Amino acid sequence: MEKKRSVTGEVPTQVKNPDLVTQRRGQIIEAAVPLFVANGFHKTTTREIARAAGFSVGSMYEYVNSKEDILYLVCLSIHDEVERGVTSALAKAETGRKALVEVIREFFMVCHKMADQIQLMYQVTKSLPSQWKRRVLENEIRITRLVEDALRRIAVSEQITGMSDRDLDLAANNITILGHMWAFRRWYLAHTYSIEDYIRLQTAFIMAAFPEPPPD
Amino acid sequence: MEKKRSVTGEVPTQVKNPDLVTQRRGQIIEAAVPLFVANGFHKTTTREIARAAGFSVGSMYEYVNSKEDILYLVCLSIHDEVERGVTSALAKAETGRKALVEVIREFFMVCHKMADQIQLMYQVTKSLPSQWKRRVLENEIRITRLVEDALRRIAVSEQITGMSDRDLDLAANNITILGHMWAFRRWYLAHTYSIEDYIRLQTAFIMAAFPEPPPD
DNA sequence: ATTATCTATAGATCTATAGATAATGC
DNA sequence: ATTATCTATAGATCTATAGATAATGC
Repeated sequence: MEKKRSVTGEVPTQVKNPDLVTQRRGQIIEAAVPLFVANGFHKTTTREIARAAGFSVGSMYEYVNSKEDILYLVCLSIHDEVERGVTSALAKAETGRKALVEVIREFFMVCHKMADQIQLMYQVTKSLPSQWKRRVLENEIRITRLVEDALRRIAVSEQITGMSDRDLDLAANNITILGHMWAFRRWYLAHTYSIEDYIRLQTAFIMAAFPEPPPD
Repeated sequence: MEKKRSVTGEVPTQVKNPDLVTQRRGQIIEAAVPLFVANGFHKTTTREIARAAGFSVGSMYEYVNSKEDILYLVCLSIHDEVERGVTSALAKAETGRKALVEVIREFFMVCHKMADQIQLMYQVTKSLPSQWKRRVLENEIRITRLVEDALRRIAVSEQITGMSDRDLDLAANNITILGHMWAFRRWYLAHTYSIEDYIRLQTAFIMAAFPEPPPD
């Protein structure tokens, strides 16, 4: 069982008991995600979310101040789960080019597992109030940076000298987006590729950009 | 001046005069795009679109049957413009690896010019009625295939033998998505890269996946 | 006569809250 | 007494259309 982290993001609440806030917001998020995925944010009503969460609209509004608050909590929760997936993948510290291949695989598997949620993020970020949009985009950068840090460690240990900081930054963004691409182009790609095919072929594509180290 | 193509996509209308339909729908599209870009599809009202287009709500509904019709027309129009940009780029038929570099540049410049619209597409496709969503996704494939065909011609002429059909398909998708990435990650990338930097670095990244031809 | 346009609004939402009720803990 | 929950609805939309008016062409 995974430990549920509190994903509150400084959203105000009327309720005093913080554990209860965490629990109820967890219910709200779990109820909202499949509804947003199925019907989109705007076509999902607050009544539907409350019902799916198992309490009344009135109660739900004790835990959030607006429908956009719910969206923000959902975005935080998704990023939190992606980030945990990536972090745990990076913890399996192998070394050398093999490590890079492994990072790509693990990240792509996270994207595969969370494809619906990743696709949702692309659709809804726009609808967030501006200060929360900013936070969500910062989280997006932070996740990319996890990948970048992994690349950098590998580049150093492998003495891959051809890559500047910018090259590494861009490569991290590319790996991230090619993972996301599986999420939002599944409807097409899945006709031709299994996720295993996809990982294999994309790994080859990406690795070509990392020059082999000079022979000793 | 560009010739305006009729982008009607089989949307029914009450109005008999087809030229008038083309013209008025053009006005609707031009009015709707900036509103959707600024405020999103759902927060834009039909009144706002009608006002910006220069006629009444009642009149507008003679040319479309629903707000979703407007969204569909907007999507068709955006794809049409992207497709024309790509087609005209491919018409400058150079040969060899230089041609591939040129295709990438031209495609990325189209993405740069249409960044707002491309980002919009990612947000709204979900909100289309299902039969029109299908059409829009087919257009998306068709554009990717234009890039793929260019890759294939170049691969053949350059005797790049290491690339299978699938490799070419995937490479075309990758080029497409890396162009789109500029559109939806500008807010971050533009801090570090100008569009020229971006094109140069991404071109290097992509070209690495295309092995040099064997020496004669 | 036919076609295109307009005004005014029916009808159908949906979010968020006010005020009442139940549960909890001192 | 305090905290959490519920029911019922105020208030504010917004889409789409009905029916009236203006413009066009025979």
